[in-house]
Amino acid sequence: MKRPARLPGSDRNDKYARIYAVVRRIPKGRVATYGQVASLAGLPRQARLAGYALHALGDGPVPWHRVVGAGGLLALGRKRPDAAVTQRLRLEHEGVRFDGRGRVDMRAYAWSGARGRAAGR
DNA sequence: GCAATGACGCTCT
DNA sequence: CAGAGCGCCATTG
Repeated sequence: MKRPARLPGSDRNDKYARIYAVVRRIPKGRVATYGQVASLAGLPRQARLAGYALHALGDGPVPWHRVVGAGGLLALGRKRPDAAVTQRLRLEHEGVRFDGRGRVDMRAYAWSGARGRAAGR
């Protein structure tokens, strides 16, 4: 499919919905980066939008805590340190280990985005 | 319609 | 390895 450039009807709702859909597909115990989610959502180069959507999401059925910044670094710590703590707690609760600097071990938890098969190698 | 900001990403120092 | 700066597109005022 060519990925409809612009779907009539909804605008941002549909765009955000895609991001939410991608985040929701992230398996437990795994994490994805904003760029990864944005790309899978059909918005390449728009990592900021992915985060923007998640921020607007606030509370919902979307495990936003599974979305981290590039390199496994918590992007929230930049301007929302309080939320970063919550995210870290939730990830640890799912079995994700953080290294001594509050970074996620992407080598082990980086989600490929592929369905079914995990990244592993 | 224009300007500023933003849960980011990558490169350079 | 760590820190800082610039660029990307979209949303909001």
